Amino acid sequence: MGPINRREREKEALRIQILDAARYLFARDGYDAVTMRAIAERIEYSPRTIYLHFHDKEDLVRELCRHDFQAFGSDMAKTAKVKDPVERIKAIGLAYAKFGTENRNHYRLMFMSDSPDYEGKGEEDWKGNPEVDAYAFLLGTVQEAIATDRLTVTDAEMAAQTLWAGVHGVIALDIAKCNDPWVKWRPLAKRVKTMVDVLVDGLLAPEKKGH
Amino acid sequence: MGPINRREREKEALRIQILDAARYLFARDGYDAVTMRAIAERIEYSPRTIYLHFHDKEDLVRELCRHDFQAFGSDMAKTAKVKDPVERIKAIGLAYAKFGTENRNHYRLMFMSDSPDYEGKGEEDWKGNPEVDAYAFLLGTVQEAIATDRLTVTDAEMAAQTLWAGVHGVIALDIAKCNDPWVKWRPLAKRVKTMVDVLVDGLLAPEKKGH
DNA sequence: TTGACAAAGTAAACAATGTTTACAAAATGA
DNA sequence: TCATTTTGTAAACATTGTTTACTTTGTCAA
Repeated sequence: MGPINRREREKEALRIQILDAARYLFARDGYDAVTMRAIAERIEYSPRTIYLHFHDKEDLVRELCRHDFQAFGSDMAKTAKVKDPVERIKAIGLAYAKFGTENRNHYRLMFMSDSPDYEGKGEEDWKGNPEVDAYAFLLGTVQEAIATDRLTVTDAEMAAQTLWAGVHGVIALDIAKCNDPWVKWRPLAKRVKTMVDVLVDGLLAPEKKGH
Repeated sequence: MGPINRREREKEALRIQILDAARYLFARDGYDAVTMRAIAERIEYSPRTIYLHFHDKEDLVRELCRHDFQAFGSDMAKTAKVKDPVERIKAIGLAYAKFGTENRNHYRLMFMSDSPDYEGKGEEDWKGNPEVDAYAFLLGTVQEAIATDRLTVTDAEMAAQTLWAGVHGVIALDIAKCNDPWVKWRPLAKRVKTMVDVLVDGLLAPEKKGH
């Protein structure tokens, strides 16, 4: 336990200070409000110091979100305890929406902004990414449901993508449009529940022919 | 037809030149790529000149999109020719998705970015906005469908918001995530069609009880 | 103890952005 | 012809992310 350890601890502490300041600004005011100078001011260091701990702003924000991403993945995974695959699909949808509702700015960054460029990156770069795991988990659940002959849609990827898109639509639209005055918005929680129920009913329903 | 008219025409021509340059950059590279300097360079004027025609960048982009917004509204309205309200709901969904697909950057601005602040603005400020009209049109169609006893959901606003959110989800997710490599994306058109069918089936289906 | 060295930090600058100020040129019309 | 209005520009300002060049500070071997 020499001074090197102390310095390492101090360095780690400052890193956490930076992240805390950034998190505060990010959660309160969104991505654009997180200026390097604003963070620096909050922690009373010069802007340059941040760059000793993070390569650039994107790096910082990615780090900032990692914790909440983990929470996202673990929220999704918790629904595994629901045995019936159709009910589990609903549970996943609700858990997904809950995350989006409670982490609006994170959600915006994860699912409403351009993805980082995966061009030329191998699997190792996104394996273990909770986003990936969550999709894989949903996909597996849909496959289970199909295996029990409960869905009329037999393309599991298609069904999973439809479920994802539907719930995403509710959250994303709320984030972008909740202040539009010409729509009599129903409560968000009800919209989520309706979406999940309608989608699952639609996937379960005997196919309507002749359209 | 004195010189005043000529000057007015010249001014209008330059305004259009600015819009054309901006439209080109916007459609090709998105909002952030439309820098005032880039536009100025394209039309070979100084940046300041743009401000003689538009109050600021937001004003310019709003003007830039107005034409395509009209197209949006008219695309939606065209589906009025479909007589059966349930079929019309589907037609609206497809037309909506078509617009989003063919005007990705416009769509992003309209539905995936923060709305302009309507705080304190009265109806006159958003009446005639195609967005508003389109929602009202969808809502009316849903009400028709409910009136013919075809839907199990009897809250028209709720049904309309669910339909909107579902199709929005497909488009928005595609815009933000189409390059994610871990999802075997089905073709966009098929995802749209599946979403519309599943939603309508779900809204038509006899309600599943006991969930 | 001291002096070299590495780590941590800063001030100032750079480049890009939207926007404005202060000025010049040009067209208009009395 | 000449004052006025319109149209335009160059240069600057303020804000961003980021970097360069420098200073300070702590560590530790000689």
